Amino acid sequence: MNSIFEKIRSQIETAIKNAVSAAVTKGKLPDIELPAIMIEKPREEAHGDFSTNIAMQMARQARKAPVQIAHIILEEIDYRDTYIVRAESAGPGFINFFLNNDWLYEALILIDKKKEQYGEVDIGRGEKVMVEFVSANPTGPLHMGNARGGALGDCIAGVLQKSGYTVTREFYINDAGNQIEKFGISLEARYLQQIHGENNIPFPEDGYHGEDIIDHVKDYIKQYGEKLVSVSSDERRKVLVEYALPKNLKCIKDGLSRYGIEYDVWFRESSLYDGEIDETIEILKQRGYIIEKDGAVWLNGEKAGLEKDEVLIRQNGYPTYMAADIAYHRNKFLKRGFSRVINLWGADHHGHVNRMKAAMEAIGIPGEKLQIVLFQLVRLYRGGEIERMSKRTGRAISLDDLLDDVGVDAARFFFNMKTAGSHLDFDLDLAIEQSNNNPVFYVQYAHARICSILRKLTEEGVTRKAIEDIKINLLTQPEELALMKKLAELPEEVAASAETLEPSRLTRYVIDVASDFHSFYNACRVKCEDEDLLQARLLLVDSTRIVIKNVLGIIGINAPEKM
RNA sequence: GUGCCUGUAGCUCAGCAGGAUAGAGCAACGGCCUUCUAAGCCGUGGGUCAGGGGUUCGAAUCCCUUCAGGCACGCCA
Repeated sequence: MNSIFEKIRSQIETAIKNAVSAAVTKGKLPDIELPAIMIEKPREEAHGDFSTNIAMQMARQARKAPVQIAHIILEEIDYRDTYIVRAESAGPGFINFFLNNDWLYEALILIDKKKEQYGEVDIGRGEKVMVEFVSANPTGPLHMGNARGGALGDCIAGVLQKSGYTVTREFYINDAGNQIEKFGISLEARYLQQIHGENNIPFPEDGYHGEDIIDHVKDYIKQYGEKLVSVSSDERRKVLVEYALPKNLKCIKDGLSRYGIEYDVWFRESSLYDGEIDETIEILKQRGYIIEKDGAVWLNGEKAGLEKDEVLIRQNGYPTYMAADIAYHRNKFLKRGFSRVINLWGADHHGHVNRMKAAMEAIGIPGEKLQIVLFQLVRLYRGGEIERMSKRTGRAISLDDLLDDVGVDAARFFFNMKTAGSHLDFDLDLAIEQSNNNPVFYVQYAHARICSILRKLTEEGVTRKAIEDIKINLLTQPEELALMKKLAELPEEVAASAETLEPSRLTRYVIDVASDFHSFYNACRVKCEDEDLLQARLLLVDSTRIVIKNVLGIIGINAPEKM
């Protein structure tokens, strides 16, 4: 049993089931199939620690008023040997349960026992899951979209790991196909412009206009001179791409590494061109999903359940991005045996979601095994104004610029504060503000404060006793109870984050923990006269420290011991 | 035009396998430091859950519709 909550839920569930069947035996209730018992935490304290709406759910089938059913259940309910001390019906038919504090004390014991493993759950049972994220084109620097996708993807992966999944973090390198072609053309044009003058060489309309392309060719010329003028265009592009691509890739790797992201696999799109794309097309053909028209190879949209047909192999014989992507996902599922694949995409790719799911079905893989987390793009604010360009370089703000400005902790924290689907306004001023306005500092401060208390007590020669010797039940103040209750929630917060693929709820959770701690800190002194109480509070703050540290670890930010 | 996403307090956002009086932070206002870090705490005010229908004992949550904003509809990725 990982979570005290599981234990409580199962106690309540059992009590209700037994009560219902007792009532049925006595003829008080008709023998109907019991709906799934939902147990929730009421918002209002007066409504108990836990409540269930089972009486209301049974009402229709049982042909009795909810309140009446609730009363019948309460007549029969037996909660000896549980945490429950009182149960009562309320409102339209809720049954509210009031617990004694033992479960909170047990939560502290559990935290003390599991330490840095506290919060881990095993809903994944080792299932092999891949999280593919960022996968930025290696044709330029990382931008804000990549920054958000990176923070989200890394945290989703982290949360899944803590939930018992075997997780692989993967970056898909788009080092083939059209965009590399365009990259080459762009580099070539800039190269020739450097040598023959900007006005004498046209720059292609659909090329990459970024300054970084010019930087690359300048660097190249500095190092190798103008010898590419005399070779063929094909050769020129090839050499320039081979020069610039690894540099870009290194930039991406370094940037992400600085951001705290380490991948297990860097997968090259080009590796699919050795046959896997052809194999994939062949399978689609055998399964009857291919049509040929206008000199190209198409995925049959009607058969696949899509609005229109999609080109897979162009007239010129080159596969499209989609063809490569289908082959890539076939590789993930069939060649490497992932049973679930999670991709993080910017919202501008949402049109691709159904296409890919349909394509998976077409090659015989259930579409729901591919999960796409779409995230909305980011707007940066500074001084209340939208910020588009870096003041320093005059270019679009890159991940590196962001990290220079606000640091890794603030960036990762902010990107994980809101759900992926929400538009995100990133306030650059707030992120570097050292005040209670800034939630990153608020949480880190709570951790540092605890460490300071522990440090001070250690200096004064106070050491914590073994857990068995601590009278935890001295913790009875409202602020102590609220804090313990919050700490007890971690395992199920982790599980819920994993199930919904929304790590942002953990970020909000840890803000709550910090808040409950600060309230406790103001209401209760750890260093107090009563030796036993001191020991109990020492355990409580140390447990709080562990919880904050564990969550910050998942989000991937520091838990400073001093501030 | 078609499809997808979003719309909740002044601002930024939670809540949305239907449940009790819709929450938090910030901003505003008023308090709290001779005691473990005031980067903190306590309190007050603030809402037509975009509008309108419908389903239900019960709707911010589900369905329909209108409006507003964003995005996608390429032999781009």
